[in-house]
Amino acid sequence: MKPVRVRFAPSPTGALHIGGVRTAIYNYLLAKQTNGTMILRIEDTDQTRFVPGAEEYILKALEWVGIKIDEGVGVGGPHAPYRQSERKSIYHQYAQQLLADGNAYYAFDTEDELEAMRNRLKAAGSSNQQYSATTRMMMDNSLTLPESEVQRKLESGHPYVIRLKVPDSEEIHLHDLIRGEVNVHTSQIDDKVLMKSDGMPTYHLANVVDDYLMQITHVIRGEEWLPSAPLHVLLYRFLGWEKQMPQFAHLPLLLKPDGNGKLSKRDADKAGFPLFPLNWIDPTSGELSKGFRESGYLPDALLNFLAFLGWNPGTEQEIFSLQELTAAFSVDRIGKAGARFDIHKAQWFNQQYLKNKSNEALAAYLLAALPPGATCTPNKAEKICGLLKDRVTFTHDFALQAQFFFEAPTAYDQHVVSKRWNDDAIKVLTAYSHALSSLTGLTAEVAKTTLENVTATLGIGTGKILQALRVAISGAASGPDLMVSMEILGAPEVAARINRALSTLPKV
RNA sequence: GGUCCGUUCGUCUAGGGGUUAGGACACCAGAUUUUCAUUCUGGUAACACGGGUUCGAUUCCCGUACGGACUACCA
Repeated sequence: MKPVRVRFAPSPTGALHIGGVRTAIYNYLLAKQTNGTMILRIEDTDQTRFVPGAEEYILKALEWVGIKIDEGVGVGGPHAPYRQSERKSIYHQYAQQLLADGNAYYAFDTEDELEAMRNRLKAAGSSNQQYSATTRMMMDNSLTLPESEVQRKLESGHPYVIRLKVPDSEEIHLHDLIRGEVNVHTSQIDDKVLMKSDGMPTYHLANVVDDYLMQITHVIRGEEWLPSAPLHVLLYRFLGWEKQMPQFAHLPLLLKPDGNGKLSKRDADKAGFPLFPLNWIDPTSGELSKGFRESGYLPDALLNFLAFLGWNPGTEQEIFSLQELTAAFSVDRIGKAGARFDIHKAQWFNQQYLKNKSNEALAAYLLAALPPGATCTPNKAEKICGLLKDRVTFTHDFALQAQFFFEAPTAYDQHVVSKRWNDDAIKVLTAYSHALSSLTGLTAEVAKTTLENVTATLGIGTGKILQALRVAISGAASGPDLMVSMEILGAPEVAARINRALSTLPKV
């Protein structure tokens, strides 16, 4: 396949939703696979929805997930600027062209007039209350007003918008890479506003102009754009760019985990899982939205999980590195139906990735979340992670489960104590602690043989007292391999903990 | 309401005119394990419905139902 030029074009209205991340991933995979270019364009034409910090968030989030931008906001490139608010004059120029060719017109209608028109049509029983071929001649625009009046209004600074003059009776054909042929009759398309009264373009104009100018070959975006895609086709035609029109691929939506509808922040909060890659604090409300990163997810696991929501390679392999995904990806294996978001699967991916990471890489997560005052050498951290890696689901589980390595237990599991803290246990542990105190180095092997020697001489089964030993050392009823745990703790610490349990725990 | 898009186990999905409809997650059971977890083995569980076409339809066609998106001077 020839190198593609694809773009990811979010608007900076808040944190980047996980669905947006998936869209970015698919774009990126196609770009990398074809040795093409991944472009980041910021669609900030709605000044009223601008949220400070959102753009930085988008950049950081993509970086964390592992998506590198080749061209665009943050890196620059031959088609700069890549922020639409900085390209106003460009859109203006093409709007003028459409006007000159009779494919667009000025409209002066106020909001009230538009409202009145819709109500009138509704009352008349019309199924379609749009500003369109059937209604435009009844409105206040350059098609109905004498030219002198139009000029007067424009010169006097009267607010206006520029609308597309959609042909009244025509079938628009569109080939979508995922859905095949899609046909829409122009009677269903309204005379969309192209330029707003504040001088900014709407998405429709800006998107088409930029995609053309930036030589985009494939538009991969969410399904919510499918209904307006025919409108975009019309724009390409009117602008004379039909031959350069990119290929479209409209992605299925991400659905809420239960019930129906598209995934929203409310659902995520309700089910207790994140919806954004990184933590996000809304600048106006101060409300915190949890990120996948802060919730203990690995970026490559999230990427893998997301890539599989709506796409699959057709084989039974599920764990894919970014490189493998790049090689295996293909647009025609993207499904058509919406995918329900199941956080269990994400957790499973995370667990798999955690297990496959090197102890060295994992140690960083443990070191970053040590209990206050605790110190730990990198070497020890790696050992602990190696011991724990089969038992964790999230990155923060390391610190959680490793806590007893850094803090002696302050409480003991009551259930184990009442069941296992008996005379036999006390006898064995007393002797074991004694044996340990004469040892210099302690390996898991030595810890084990030493214990077996003690139980053998006392004639007590080792298995009978292991739970008591564990509770003395960690306070908990369950945990990682005891012998290795003792090796990491060291003989003096183990002996001290046993002695302390011996002196604090009541005899049964 | 209108337009467009969609519908295989609870979930993500493979498949495709004749299959025991496959895998994964989740769930359940068993095995292993000093515990919990891991791991292993096994199990429950799906072609929305109705008409065609056909020797045969889950697969193709048409309807219906259900779901979703869109229907802004938001993207």
